[in-house]
Amino acid sequence: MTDAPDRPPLRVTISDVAAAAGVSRATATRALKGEGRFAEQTRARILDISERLGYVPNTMAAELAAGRTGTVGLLLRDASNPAYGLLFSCLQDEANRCGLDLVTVTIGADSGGTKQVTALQRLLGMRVAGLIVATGGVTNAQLEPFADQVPIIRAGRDATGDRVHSVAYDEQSHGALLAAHVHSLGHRRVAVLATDPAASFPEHVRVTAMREHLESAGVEVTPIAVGAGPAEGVDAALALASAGRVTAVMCPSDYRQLAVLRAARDAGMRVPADFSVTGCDGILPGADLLGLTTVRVPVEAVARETVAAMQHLLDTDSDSDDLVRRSYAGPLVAGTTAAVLL
Amino acid sequence: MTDAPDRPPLRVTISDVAAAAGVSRATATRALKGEGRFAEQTRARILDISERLGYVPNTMAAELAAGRTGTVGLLLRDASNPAYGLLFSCLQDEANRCGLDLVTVTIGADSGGTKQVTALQRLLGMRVAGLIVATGGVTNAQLEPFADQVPIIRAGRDATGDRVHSVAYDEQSHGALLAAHVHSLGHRRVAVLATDPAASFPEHVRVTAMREHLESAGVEVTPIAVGAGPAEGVDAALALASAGRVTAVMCPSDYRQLAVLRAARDAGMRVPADFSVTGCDGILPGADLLGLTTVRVPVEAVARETVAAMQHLLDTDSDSDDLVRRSYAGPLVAGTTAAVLL
DNA sequence: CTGAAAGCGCTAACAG
DNA sequence: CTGTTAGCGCTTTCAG
Repeated sequence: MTDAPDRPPLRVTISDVAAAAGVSRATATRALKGEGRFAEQTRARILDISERLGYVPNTMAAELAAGRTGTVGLLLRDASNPAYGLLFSCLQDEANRCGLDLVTVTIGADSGGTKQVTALQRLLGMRVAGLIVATGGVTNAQLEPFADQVPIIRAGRDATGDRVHSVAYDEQSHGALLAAHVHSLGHRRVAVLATDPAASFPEHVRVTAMREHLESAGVEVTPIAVGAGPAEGVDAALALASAGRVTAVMCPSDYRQLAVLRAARDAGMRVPADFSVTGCDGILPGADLLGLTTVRVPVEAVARETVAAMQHLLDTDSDSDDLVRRSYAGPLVAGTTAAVLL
Repeated sequence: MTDAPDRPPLRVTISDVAAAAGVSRATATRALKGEGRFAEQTRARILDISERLGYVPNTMAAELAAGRTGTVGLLLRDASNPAYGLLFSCLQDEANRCGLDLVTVTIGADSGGTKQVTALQRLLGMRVAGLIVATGGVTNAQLEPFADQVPIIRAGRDATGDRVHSVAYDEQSHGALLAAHVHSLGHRRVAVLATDPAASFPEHVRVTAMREHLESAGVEVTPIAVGAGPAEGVDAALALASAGRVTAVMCPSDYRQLAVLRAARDAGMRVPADFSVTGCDGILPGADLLGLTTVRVPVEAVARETVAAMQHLLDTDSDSDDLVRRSYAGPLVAGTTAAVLL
């Protein structure tokens, strides 16, 4: 034996605590969680001992034995994007305001679909009580099979089918809001960065709404097809603008708006003097200083409602038939990157 | 083949799979994880059945039985701050590049110290194989007691003592780098937003380094004591600048730099014409467009080394005596908010 | 190659 | 009020 005899065992179990206190494991359990009946004095002693021993209850064993889990899982997208980072943060805040324990598993943005499934499995394997999905990387079809084992809520984007709940951003309104603004500024020839639905579905929805709104208002729209790369289509947009073919460039995200702004600066073009630009998100710290014209996505509201809905679903004994399907639109932020057409 | 006769049981266990395949649980286990010896044919059948049944292994039971955990816990700070969001993201990427499973627990920025401990307990309760701590909210003293049960690495800031490892930002260099830049620009009267160590220790370290460097170079430093609020001290700084008492304002974070920039704009003062401003972080998307003068914190390097170190600690059988204690400095980003003094 | 049996650490009825 | 007795779902020797 090379170990010091008086150092507490590497892993203190409830048996150790019970033994040291001269009671049975059951009593220790009850005292530790303050449930059931027990003598206040025994309890104090047990609490004291457990603390002295550095006892940390083994969650796995506890939940396995109890047959239920006190945590809800959060499947998250890459948090380097401030919009997701904020959503994450708000979700977490809401959750521990409501007394829900959240465990998060993320999948890097670059990973293929397989990784996302792995992450899903990991959460389900933990037998979480509920699941919040805040990533587009996992499809509704992949979620569907588990929807009757555990309540699943998609946060930030719509779900399809009738088993997976959702509390989403109203991206359609966002697109329309932006389009209305640009139109009201007098622009009649507009370029739109049209994201491929496979690259980013939310962006696609925004763009579609923009185009529809614009076109129905008689604006001439020039779509520029783009994929996931944030700088894609920027050159094309700039070319159109410098040729005078369009007076505004609408981007489906603030990241792309930044890219356009950057390119414009490098090309010596002035915004909004030479052409107007819009984006979408409004989360970037410093967006105000840049004067970004955008829509401020209602992260807080979505986070709040997601957690509230989860709590409701968890409380409701059986899966009642109310499918949660809400959506929220954020306000337009009229910045200085889009101006009245002279 | 008979399509699922009924809906599969709410919770498919390995016994269900074994029964359906006409084998014992032990065989099912082995086949599922491809370890041990078994007939390739049995295996195929078991795999097939488990898939058809929608079997998801119960992680808690598995790890409880196996006595070991395959996941490392990540204790995270509020991710609404892009710097932490990016660290989170990079850590996650690194981890699943290295085949480590990460589960994350976060504590809202507003929560008191109690919540942080709860989160710690939750992770320890899961019996994670290792722990990465990326928040200042939990002290070294709180970590210390668990350090010989599980390897603990602090990411982003220094650890003290000799049990907790750390892979940190070299905030001292960051401060010095910035100070040297401001000095080289010719500034000789500088205001510094001096963060209280209790509000943010990293900021405090940066500031201290700035002051030391500046003062030893003969620069007249005017410290402005600030707490956690991002806008604190901004008015005082502006007053000093507009009175001509200082020619530059150094902030210990880009958030504060933004606040100063905002205030300057509102007050009709121009940066850098009227006075120079610096920050620190360099993570903000769009920092380049704003021309922020800052240091780009080496998030990627820290994430990489943290995960590498964790992997090493996990592989090393016993706790060898090598305490990981590394730190990295990022490059200066000379923006347009700080200019040569005319 | 596969089955039987013994737990992992904890909780949840029941008895005492 | 407290101890006893079964397991939770899975892994893992150790026989067969």
